Amino acid sequence: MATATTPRYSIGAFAQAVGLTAPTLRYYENEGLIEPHRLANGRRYYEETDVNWVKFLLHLKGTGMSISELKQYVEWRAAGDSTIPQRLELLKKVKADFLVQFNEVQHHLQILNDKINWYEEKEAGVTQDHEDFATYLQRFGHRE
Amino acid sequence: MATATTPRYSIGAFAQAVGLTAPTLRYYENEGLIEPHRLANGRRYYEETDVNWVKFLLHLKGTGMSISELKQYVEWRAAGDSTIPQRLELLKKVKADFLVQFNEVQHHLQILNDKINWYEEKEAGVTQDHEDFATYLQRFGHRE
DNA sequence: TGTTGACTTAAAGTGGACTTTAAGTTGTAA
DNA sequence: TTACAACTTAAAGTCCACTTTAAGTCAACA
Repeated sequence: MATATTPRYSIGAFAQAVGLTAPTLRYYENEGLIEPHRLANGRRYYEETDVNWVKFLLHLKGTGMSISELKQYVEWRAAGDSTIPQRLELLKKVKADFLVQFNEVQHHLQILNDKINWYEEKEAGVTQDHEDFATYLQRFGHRE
Repeated sequence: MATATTPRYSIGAFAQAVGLTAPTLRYYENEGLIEPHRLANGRRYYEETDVNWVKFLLHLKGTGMSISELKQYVEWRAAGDSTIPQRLELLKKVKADFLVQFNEVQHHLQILNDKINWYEEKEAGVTQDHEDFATYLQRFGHRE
């Protein structure tokens, strides 16, 4: 009977695979987010499941979670299924914060778009008097 | 004939009006983003148009522009209409970068949502074997 | 055998955007 | 007239998330 062996990544190869640098991986490890295996000579190695794990962490990070929040999440995960309520609560809080930011940022984009359009109209139009940006915004119902 | 006077804001009142702190306003001034007027005794004052200006800067900042990019924009603006092409180019670049980030962040949210749903199903369902997150994601066509 | 290149560690450094401190001035209200 | 809040400055400090440095170990290849 054959034993299926999962490929082992050195820290460099793993960094490539997840889109980080080796120093960043060591930093994350220090912060308690990852716990790689070690070869007999002390070198780290990572397995396929670690790729998914880090990619998932990066998604959470991308929604605004800080390193310390990620650490808290990781600790709860290591503590087992009894911490699922805490994890769920944390993720819901992260989501709520995210949605607030998301709306704000969409409004910022709106104003940016309006300003670009205003410049383009100004460039295209005659050199003479052009309504100012505030007035322009009002025409679209965009405040401030 | 009456002379219309615009109200003058002290730095504290102005900070309130734009949602920043007085030290932050001094910092922005130092960085070249704002140039308030001064009373005879050396104290800063701001006018109504400055409120709009700062709010607009905060919108740009909210789309991802750094202080130094804002400074560049402000300098071009002070230089007059001949710099409109540069300003337009900068804003378009900011918008392009923003849209890239925006798409990424939406994907991060998708994964966060999926994870929340996965936990909720797990909590609701029977205690026994529950499909893992990777498999769960596949059912929705959400990768990684 | 010796020279790469990839790894190991702990500690110090960086960048951005503020925030805080310290020491002093000014205007108003009790 | 004295207390207090709000202002002034320059400089130092903070926080976060890395990044860089320094000094050393190790495996493989010419």
